[in-house]
Amino acid sequence: MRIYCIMLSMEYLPDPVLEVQSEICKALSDPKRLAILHALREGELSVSELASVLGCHMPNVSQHLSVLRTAGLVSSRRDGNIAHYYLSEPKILDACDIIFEVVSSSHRARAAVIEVGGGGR
Amino acid sequence: MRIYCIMLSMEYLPDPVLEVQSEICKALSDPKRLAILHALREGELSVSELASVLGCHMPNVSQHLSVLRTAGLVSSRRDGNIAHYYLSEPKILDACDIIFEVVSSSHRARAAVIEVGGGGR
DNA sequence: ATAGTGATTGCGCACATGCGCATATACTGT
DNA sequence: ACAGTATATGCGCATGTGCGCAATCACTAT
Repeated sequence: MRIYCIMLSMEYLPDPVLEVQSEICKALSDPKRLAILHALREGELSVSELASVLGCHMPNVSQHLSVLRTAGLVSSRRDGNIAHYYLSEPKILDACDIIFEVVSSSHRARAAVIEVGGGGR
Repeated sequence: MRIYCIMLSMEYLPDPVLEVQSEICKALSDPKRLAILHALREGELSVSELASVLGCHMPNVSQHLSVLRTAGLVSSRRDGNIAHYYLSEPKILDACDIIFEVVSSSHRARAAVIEVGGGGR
């Protein structure tokens, strides 16, 4: 005889899933990492290209890429001594877009979208 | 004469938006907070109800709710000395659903969904 | 081989985060 | 007023995170 356990409590989603889900959100919870994902939306980029886009040092970018790779959001393809990174889960950007909508629709927008000067880097 | 600055770099999204966006993701980057949001999906709940759902102490829940409230994801309505919390941005759960899809569609699922025994609390 | 470039890794520091615990606040009922 | 319940807040500790810096690895080209 086999017992199948059906979740009847309000915590119907088991913890391990939320655990993994929170890992992904943790990977998304940094402005630079979000910028990396948005930059990769257009296509693959090398680490140094990403570094110049983000305006920070390469080791720093590499660490952020490592976080994203561990979360399974990006992958890399080596061509010579250049590592080309690309989105392994493009769908995740849909989630980012929704969050962006929430940000811009709520009062939190704070005229952040329209910034003349000082915004580019 | 007025100068309108159009972002031509690949970092077309200015930093402040990514900053706010990352704050929201940071609020989502904890299993308990995700569980709170999922529990509130059905309707509003008090802090003690959430505490029993999550199986942790009330001050802990209160702190997590404070994080979610600061991120603008939940709001509270006081009725007597009971605080009823509810989702102030239900749309954010759509983002969570997408992340859930990414989790379950990828190899990371790890049979986490089907867990007989030991999953309930 | 040797120098040079792209990328990764390890280290240390400042800072943030989650938690348990104790305490404080707010409201209810006797 | 006073005990009791429901939340919130402050404190301290263990742990995690982002960053700069230096060193290392991987590959290329002279």
